[in-house]
Amino acid sequence: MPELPEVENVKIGLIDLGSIGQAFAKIEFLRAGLRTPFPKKAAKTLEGQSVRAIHRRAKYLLFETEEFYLLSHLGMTGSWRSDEGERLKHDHVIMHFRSGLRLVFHDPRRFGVLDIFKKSELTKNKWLKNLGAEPLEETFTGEYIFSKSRKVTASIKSFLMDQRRIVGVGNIYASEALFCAKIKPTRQAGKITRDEAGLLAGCVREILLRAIKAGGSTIRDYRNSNGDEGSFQTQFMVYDRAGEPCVRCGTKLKSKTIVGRNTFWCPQCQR
DNA sequence: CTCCGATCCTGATGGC
DNA sequence: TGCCATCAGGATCGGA
Repeated sequence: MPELPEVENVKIGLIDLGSIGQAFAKIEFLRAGLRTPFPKKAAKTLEGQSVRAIHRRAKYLLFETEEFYLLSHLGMTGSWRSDEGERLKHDHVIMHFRSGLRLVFHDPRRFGVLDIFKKSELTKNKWLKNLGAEPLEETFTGEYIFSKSRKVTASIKSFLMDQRRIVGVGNIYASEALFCAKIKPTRQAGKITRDEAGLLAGCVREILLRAIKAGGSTIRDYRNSNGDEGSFQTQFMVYDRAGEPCVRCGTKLKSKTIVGRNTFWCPQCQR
């Protein structure tokens, strides 16, 4: 479900719900874990700590307290919502705050992750330590893409989705950014020119920013924490549009599986 | 080391 | 209507 724009909107939604300043009463776990076991012991030490800020790093949400970070990854189908009382199938975690606010983590496919660690361990944390550049930060440039890709024989599509190189770009935005940059997704990453890398960096940033503004993309079940759907899916140029005419040139859009993920492009515009 | 397929899990969808 | 295969916004693991 969630790539960078969706996670960014979940973060905004959680802040809108009034999470900042809230003191933890307890964290209730409704099963043993998701992709990994829940940090039940650490959750006890979190009690009494207050949420100072909520950050996004890559596709991870970070709830910052005085001494800890609580890390949440949404996997494919994870979502946070304010608990209005009804218990849904696939609700797995409930954060109880002293004010009475409760946040519920819901995740049918259970690919999500929850972790808690000391603030001093931020750079050592197993989920965060190998992450690449944030595409919305200054360090992410055409030169960064160019230099990091020189020895890569895999496709530019898989390069874009590799979180050790660039974070936050998933299957939708990889196809959209490559269309924007007029680069065929099957191209070998190491053979992208310096000019193309520059174009691609700008496209990744532009697509992600536009998607954030649109509230993310809702294809099936994505909702931000206010229950709102995103609308960027109405602006897709290629994703999920195989067989339809290219908006730029009218050529029939193609699709095929690249490293296990369905990929969409215009065979005429993208080279 | 790099690359890619298999894998985790549930639910929606489409073909027969 | 029912059954089965396929696919889905992610990321890790292990074999080649």
